[in-house]
Amino acid sequence: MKIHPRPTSEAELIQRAATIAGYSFKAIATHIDLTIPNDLRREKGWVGKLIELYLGADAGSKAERDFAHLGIELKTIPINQLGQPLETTFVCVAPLTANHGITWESSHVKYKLNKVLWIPVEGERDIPLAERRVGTPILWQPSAGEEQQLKQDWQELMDMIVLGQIEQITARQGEVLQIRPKAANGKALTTAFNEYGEPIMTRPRGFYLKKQFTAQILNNYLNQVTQQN
DNA sequence: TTCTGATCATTT
DNA sequence: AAATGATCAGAA
Repeated sequence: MKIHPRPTSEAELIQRAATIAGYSFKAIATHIDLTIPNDLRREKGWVGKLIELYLGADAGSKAERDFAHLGIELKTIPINQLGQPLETTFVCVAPLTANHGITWESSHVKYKLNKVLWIPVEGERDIPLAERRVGTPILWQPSAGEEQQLKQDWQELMDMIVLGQIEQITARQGEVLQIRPKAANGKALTTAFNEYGEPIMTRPRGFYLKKQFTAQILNNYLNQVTQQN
């Protein structure tokens, strides 16, 4: 497995991402000498790792952005043939304890989403993994309106957590941001608090962007491109 | 067919 | 256990 050097500038990162647009996973995996699984059932993060390695993201599972020195978070997003997202997008773990005094401004969600390099990838399961292709990269920063939507959902969900209503939170809540389980399995437990302030054990949760929201991001980009022509 | 809740691999 | 990378798959 070959490791690429990390890009030294935003322009270099985008340039490098643009060079793999249109290429298959097989071509990229061959280039960095990474073996391709038959499917993603047992390696759900494989595509993310593939793109990370190629683009030279900071390796490992640190609680940092992928390109910390550039302030950029990398996200691959599986899309169908119409360019629509097939999955929600994980943002970060939801803080179930030690969350008093956290504001939207100081939240991990805002930090992570400050600047994102989206890499659309073909994700339909009838396409063999090796044949799926990478799309055009999109560097995104939330607009004022998008940030307002995120902030509103975040506030509503965090209020429930702080009030000890974690077990009442459902993925149906939130216009653009939702909370769902995020764990190795159902046996993984972490501490939270109930409505009486008593500690309880519950499944770890994560913040996810709903598909409708990421679809808008991708779509806005398409509109920009078509307006230039 | 869509979406929520569950799950997989790896590293620290 | 918690963080990284996410998608799977049964229920609705």
